[in-house]
Amino acid sequence: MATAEQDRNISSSFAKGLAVLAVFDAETPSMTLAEIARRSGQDRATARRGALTLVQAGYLRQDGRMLSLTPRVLALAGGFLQANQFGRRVQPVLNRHARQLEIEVTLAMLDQGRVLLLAQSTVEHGHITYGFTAGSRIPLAHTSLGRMLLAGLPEAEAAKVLAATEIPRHTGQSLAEPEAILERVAKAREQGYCVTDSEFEAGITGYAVPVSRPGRTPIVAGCSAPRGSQPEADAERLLRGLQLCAAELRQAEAVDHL
Amino acid sequence: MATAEQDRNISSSFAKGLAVLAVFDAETPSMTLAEIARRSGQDRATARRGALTLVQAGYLRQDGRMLSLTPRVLALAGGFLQANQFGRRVQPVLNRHARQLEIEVTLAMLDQGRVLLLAQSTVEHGHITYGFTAGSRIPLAHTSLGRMLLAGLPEAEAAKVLAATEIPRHTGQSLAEPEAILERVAKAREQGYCVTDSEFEAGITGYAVPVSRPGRTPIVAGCSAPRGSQPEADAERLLRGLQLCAAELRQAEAVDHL
DNA sequence: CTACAATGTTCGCTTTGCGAACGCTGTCAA
DNA sequence: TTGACAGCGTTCGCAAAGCGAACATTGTAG
Repeated sequence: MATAEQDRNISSSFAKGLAVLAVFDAETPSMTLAEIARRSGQDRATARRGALTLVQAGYLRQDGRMLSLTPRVLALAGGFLQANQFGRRVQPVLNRHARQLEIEVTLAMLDQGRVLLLAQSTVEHGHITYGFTAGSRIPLAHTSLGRMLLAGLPEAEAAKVLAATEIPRHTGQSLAEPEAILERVAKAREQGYCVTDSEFEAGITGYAVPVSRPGRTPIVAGCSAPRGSQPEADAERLLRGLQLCAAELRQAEAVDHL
Repeated sequence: MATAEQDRNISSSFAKGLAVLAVFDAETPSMTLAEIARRSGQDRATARRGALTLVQAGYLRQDGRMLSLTPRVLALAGGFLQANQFGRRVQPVLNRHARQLEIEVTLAMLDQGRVLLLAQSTVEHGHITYGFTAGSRIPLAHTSLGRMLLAGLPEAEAAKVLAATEIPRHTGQSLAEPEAILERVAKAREQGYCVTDSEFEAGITGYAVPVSRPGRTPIVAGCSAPRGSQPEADAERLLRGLQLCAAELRQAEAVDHL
């Protein structure tokens, strides 16, 4: 029999079902069965069973032929957040620094070739809101968070991760060549911080610093703001604030075992 | 064969796997296989396959014999939060009112006999932090949020939900009798708000008001604070603030299709 | 050191769920 | 109007996936 070697310890039906759950993201909040099947690379019948099971378990809702996530998925994340004491150890620190800097501060890590936002402060101030929350995923190549995360990996691995990522063009200033991006990553690694300008959103500058200790799974903190009249002064002030925030998180051992 | 009727549209392996994922909550952040099996009511072998599949998919991490959630579960919640524009429509409103009231404001709904926190303001105030975040689940019977949620259900259904819930005793002042609790729920329904004192945490008073329109899935907003020197004045101020917050969320249609 | 209890892992037998095939619904051209 | 077609949701026979009793392994008490 030339059937592909199959691990008896893994439940393939379960894995396929999880893939169905995972296709729901920001771009496609509600989908038909056929769309789910296409996105998850499964047969329509398989996707259907997975989706119906999720409906029965209460994680999906069915409106006519459209399927969408229910709030119950939050409970899954809640388990993680409470287990790691995010509410006590992480969020208050982010909030305090955000208030002081008058800017939103975000904590992030790598996940499957994207930047996964772990937590975010929300300072109430007249500034723009990007609509991202904990659990949002943003591109790797053209954000300061993403490049700082890559800088936390060994050079070879960073290159590999980047190579496995598509590099879309968000703005006219987005770097297109992997080599150019890796150069910025190397620079970030040397400097211990990363600044990106207008590569993801035009006119917006992003700042990021490492939080995790070297060698560990990279975790970074960052923020972003419209480019002001004194770019250098802004950068210095914000990076200094982020460094303080990162140091405090490190000292509290808030992110050591992620 | 007298086997129980089995729906061919539902994947039982997938459902069992989901149950494994769902047992990870705040009280038990990391568990052994046997513990997972016990909690999910499954055979150890079945729980093992589910857990190993989750490890392979990156949702669980295995440290020796302990299993715990990885940050990837946040991405699942992120899909929901982004789809419903929580970052843009809900969070800023909560933050603004929280800042004004100088207290944390929480948005919540019912989920399986518990109160599921949907969002929480992240304001830097001098006060205590309870460590709850979006996705946290708290008891139904002895919190103002829970009682206000029950008040949003038809009376018969509220009684049914409460009957299906265990009523632990958190403090000496926790009401023990379902009838007494339902009385408070009825009062909350009449008044349009709910205040609870010292029934969940001693010395802490909780406040809640409805957000969803009558008849819809109940959604409520609430806050909690140590009992001050002027309970009536505090209550009036906070409830007024919560009502404004709720009205704003209603007008923005931020929570209509949950 | 032995007995015991509790946990993790294997493998034969049964059940589940895969996917080709089907029917249904909307769309376009003749 | 009618026919051909494309895309969708749903069914069912058969292969393979996974259930759980049994076994192996680890931890604990006497």
